[in-house]
Amino acid sequence: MAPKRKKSPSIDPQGIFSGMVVFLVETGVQSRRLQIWKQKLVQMGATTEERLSKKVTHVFAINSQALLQQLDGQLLKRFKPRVLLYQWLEDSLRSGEKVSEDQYHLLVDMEGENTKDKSLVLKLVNENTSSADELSPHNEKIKSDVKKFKSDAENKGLSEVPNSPGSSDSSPLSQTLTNPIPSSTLHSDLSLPYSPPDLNRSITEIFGKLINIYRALGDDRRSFSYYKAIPVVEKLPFKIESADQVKDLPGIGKSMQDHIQEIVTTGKLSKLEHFETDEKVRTISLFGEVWGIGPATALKFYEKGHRTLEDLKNEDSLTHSQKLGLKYFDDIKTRIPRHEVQEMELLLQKTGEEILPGVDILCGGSYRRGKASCGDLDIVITHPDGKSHKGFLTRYVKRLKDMKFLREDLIFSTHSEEGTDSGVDTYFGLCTYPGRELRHRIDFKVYPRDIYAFGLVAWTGNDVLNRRLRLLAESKGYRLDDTGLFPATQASGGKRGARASASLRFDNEKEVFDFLGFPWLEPHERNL
DNA sequence: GGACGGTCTTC
DNA sequence: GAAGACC
DNA sequence: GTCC
Repeated sequence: MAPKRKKSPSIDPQGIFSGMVVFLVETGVQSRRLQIWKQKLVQMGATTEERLSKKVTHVFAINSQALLQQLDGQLLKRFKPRVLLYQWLEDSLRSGEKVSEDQYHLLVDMEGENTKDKSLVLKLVNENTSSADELSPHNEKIKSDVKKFKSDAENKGLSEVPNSPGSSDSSPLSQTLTNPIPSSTLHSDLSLPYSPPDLNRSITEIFGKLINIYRALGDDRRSFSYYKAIPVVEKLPFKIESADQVKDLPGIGKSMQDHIQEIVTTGKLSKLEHFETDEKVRTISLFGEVWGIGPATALKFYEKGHRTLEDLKNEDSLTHSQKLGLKYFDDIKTRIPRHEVQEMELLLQKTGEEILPGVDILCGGSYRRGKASCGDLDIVITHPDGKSHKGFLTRYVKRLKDMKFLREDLIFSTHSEEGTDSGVDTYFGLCTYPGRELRHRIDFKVYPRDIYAFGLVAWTGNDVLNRRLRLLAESKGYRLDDTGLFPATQASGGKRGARASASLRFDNEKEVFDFLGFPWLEPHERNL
């Protein structure tokens, strides 16, 4: 079934900038900033003009020098727009309403000097990095879920020193799916971390715990509701002091308001405290960490009287996969340093090339998102010609087993081999870093290019931004999955092989950012 | 009060 | 075909 | 849990 897309971008015609027609002087402004401003203006009701005309009500510039460099003074005189410093925008955005323009008028005496101190302005601009707001509070229905909101180790192991996943702009997929750049591009350019305000962490932290708990209990729906609420709360530019301030936000209903109210007044959430001290909840959560054991089975074991992982080992109803999950429980939990993932990716690419020249093999997931360490390997495979991926996975897996890279299987299914069928081949298993016995989880997915239009692979290396990015994608009816792929559509609908809409295909990350209206960040700009 | 994913394994 | 689990 |  073709994807239902469309839906206007999240624009609020009644937003605070409603009615403004804006011309932005680009001189002296980082293009990223500019994008953010432009986007915010549009989202909050303004329209932007590419050239100065009589329609224009406001002109923004960083200083008068820049202004005159780009605009003819005569035109300004003729059209008489209000000429303001960008700082007005920033301050308005921060306060959530239009601030008085008084302080921000950019006086232009035709000679070009100006009262404001340029360096000061720049400094102010640098300071405020309240980032793009993607969503206005109403609008858009969420059309599809983001599954896999695993808040696994990625969230716990906060020690993120993300590297910059690299990506070149103009490359077709085959090149986009190349290796992340080594860590050298970092700290190239100064300060100005693109750091969104994060003023409500007390709330999002608690919600994060609830996500895990509800998921362990098998209540994925509820869990997902909290998952969705986090980026909404997270992007607020102010510290919440009362539930009133969130009552109209998307994804925040009655219960969430109550929770927020309790958190901001007492600093904690009794509901969470109860969960955390409940033996049953704790035990089920623990059992659920074993690969292959989910909420239902965990509960069953709990009711049978099992309380520890040792107890579980004596359980005779375990499946093969569950036994493996138990046996390698500690191994699997061990995180893999980034550089090792990189080496393994290289090895996998090399091996793949030997079997099928031209094949695209890439490590996605948290590695691609620039994490300093990864919980597992998430390997994405495709082939540029759209056909020769068929049958590849079987040979590939065999080869990797021969060389003792792959050790144990968890799931292995192939759909691409049977002629007309163009499903997704999947392999889940355990692998080892060469010369070591420690098991790591590894997934392979082979995507026929026509079914999955590929999106970005790197995300941003910054969790807060990533959540927003995903939320944004979702608000437009798309799904951005954990591996970093953008499935164009579901390959389902009765018969696999139904052709996906080709309307959604991105050849590089920038296209995806643009498509979503997310400000483009160079790789080195993505880290906090 | 129903929807909120797609796919594979196991029963 | 339903339940359970995983991404 | 939220949205419709």
